[in-house]
Amino acid sequence: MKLDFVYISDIGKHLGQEVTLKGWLYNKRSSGKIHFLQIRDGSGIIQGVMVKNEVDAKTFELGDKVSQESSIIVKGMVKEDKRSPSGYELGVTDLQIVQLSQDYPITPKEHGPAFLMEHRHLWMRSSKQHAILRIRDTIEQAIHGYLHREGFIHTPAPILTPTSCEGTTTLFETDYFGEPAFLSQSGQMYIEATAAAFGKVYTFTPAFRAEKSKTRRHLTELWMMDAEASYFEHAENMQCQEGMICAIMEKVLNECQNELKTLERDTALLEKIKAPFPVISYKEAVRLCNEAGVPIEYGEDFGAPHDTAIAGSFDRPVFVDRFPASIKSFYMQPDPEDPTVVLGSDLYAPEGYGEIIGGSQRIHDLDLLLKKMEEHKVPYEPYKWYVDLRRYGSVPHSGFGIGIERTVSWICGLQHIREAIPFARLLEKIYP
RNA sequence: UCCAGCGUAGCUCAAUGGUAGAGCUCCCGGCUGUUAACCGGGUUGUUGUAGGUUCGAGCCCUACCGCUGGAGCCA
Repeated sequence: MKLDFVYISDIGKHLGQEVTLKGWLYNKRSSGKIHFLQIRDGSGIIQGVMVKNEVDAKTFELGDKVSQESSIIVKGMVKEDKRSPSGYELGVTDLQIVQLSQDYPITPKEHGPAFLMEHRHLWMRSSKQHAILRIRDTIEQAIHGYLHREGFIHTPAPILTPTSCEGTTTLFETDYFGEPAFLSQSGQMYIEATAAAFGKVYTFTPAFRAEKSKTRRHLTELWMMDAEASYFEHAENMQCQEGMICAIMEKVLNECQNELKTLERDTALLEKIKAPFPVISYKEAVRLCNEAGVPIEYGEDFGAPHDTAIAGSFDRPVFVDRFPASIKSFYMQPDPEDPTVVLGSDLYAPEGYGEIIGGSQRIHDLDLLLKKMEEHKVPYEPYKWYVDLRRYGSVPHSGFGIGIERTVSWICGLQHIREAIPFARLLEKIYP
């Protein structure tokens, strides 16, 4: 595609040439006869230098008048400059204001989180927020790339569902032509069906949780990537998760050094994320928590302090394996060596970022599934189609789901998950 | 839902129960290498809302609203 302007990310290809940039004024400093214009165009930021006796008076006056976040079209010579963080600078020869921005609310000084979230539509232009969302994109591309290389195909799962996939958590209810419908919490069960058709599949879906969770780790609308593979057993499932995390980390470290630098992220911690990841059993994790002074009884699920205690013992993600069947979903395959535990694992990110992946081998035996559904009081009728998968060519199969925002939070080193998604949906907050 | 903290200028915050302030934004002026530029000057208030105590309330009390963090639940 041929454009009449260039992007800042490509500026190095135009050294010594006069180019046109189309973007916005990020910030400005002025010293009487020189204006320093920080120009951003979404692909990057570059400093434009406008010298009074090198442009006509009208242009120089515009340079004085142009305000923060005004949309602008700038012409200039691309120069190398050691003082510039990117190595390049633009000797401005012409400036055109597309629209003059007035009283831009987000100033270069400090703001509180409530104010920034209220202006999220503008906040995402700021360099740190911009860096986070670019890293998010790279993470998503890494997942698509890894899974396709491994032979998975993308099969979408529905968002409007007639019933809950896992009855435990609260769902958002909506009206579907007079019948109740629910916003999906996971595409997992649907891709068990597509896995039986295509072998290896995955889906990116938003997941909705109407839980009254109000912490830095919870959203009511979050993105999940669920993968499912026919004939994969538990060990192969974990190997796939490990490979995917390593692929994500490799791509981010290769392609997002500038963004990580903007975020002041300690990349040495990320470089340690290499296979093999440690695997401990739920039982060992319980013992580890108690030894670390965070008491927990066998048979209880882990809370936030337990996550931290477990993950804090390792410098890379750790699998906690073989949870008690009583605290996990009905569809998880019991361990043949100890049927009180399931072939299901959670992957905990380091540095206290908590659980990012949950995965398991699924029950493929018809009678066992029906028995477990009865035990967990799961109604048959809405899940008839799901049971059908065990009637017509059932095979052992496994899958996992990764929480995208938690992964982004971890890799970016964020204090709060709300920054990991362009428009966070939080408890009782839906603006903007 | 529960626990804790907070609510003062557009923003970030000060102000022993006794005249409501600073920095930044913004506006004017100065400056040919600035990096959240700097220097000088200027504009900006129903102190979240309602009630109460008091000679006097931004400050104390009650209720409500909102925000922030956390718990439970969860990815």
